[in-house]
Amino acid sequence: MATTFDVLAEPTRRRIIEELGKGECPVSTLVDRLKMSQPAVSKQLRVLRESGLAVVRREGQKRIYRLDAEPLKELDQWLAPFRAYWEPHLDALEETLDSMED
Amino acid sequence: MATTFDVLAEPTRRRIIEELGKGECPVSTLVDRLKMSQPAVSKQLRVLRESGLAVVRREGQKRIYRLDAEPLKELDQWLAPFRAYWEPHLDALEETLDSMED
DNA sequence: CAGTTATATAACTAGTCAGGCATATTAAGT
DNA sequence: ACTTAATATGCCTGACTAGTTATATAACTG
Repeated sequence: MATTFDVLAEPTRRRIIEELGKGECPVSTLVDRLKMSQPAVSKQLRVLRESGLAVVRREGQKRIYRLDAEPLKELDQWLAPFRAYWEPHLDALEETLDSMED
Repeated sequence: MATTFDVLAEPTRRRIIEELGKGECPVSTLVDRLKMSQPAVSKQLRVLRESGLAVVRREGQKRIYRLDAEPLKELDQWLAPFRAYWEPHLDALEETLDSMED
């Protein structure tokens, strides 16, 4: 099973994620926008599904794909410790935020 | 040239990045910690160098590697729009932050 | 200089994977 | 039932790549 890192390494999959980020849509729309063969798109959609980044639902003969960004959290968390490198002020900021939570 | 996404897709390279995140160190230390062959480590270090995620300096016969997290910014920026999915309150929070900047 | 240490590079191999085409599946329309 | 539309799957091929072994490079040591 592909990790979120693996999934994002593929440019086509990133494109699809970006498109789904704009809103759910059927496969055909993605095929149009990406200007790729339908099987190629369906193949990447499968990867996205299996990695939890996309969910499908049927609607007539169409399959509507929707983004599930939850797995990106993992990536975000991995990234968190390094954020301090380019945003040295972040720590102080986050503390402020935490204290504001309620 | 490998993108930051490509670089992070490789578990070994993530490990190296994490290790370098703790502080700069020579190749031999990485070889020890990762329990991998020296050429394997050197090869990944080359990828990290060429993608801008690591910088080297000589120190005697040793090569000291240091993390340059700057390219991770790119990834962070790509991720930013999706953050709203799992942190719906983030927008409001960021506005608050922006207004506090000074 | 000879030997040793630290690291890089080259050549090879085995595994993976994206996209192409052909085909299967499933649903709608007539 | 037959045809068309929408999507998925299977097979193939070419490209890429991680790690291995062997070798090269470069710097210290005596």
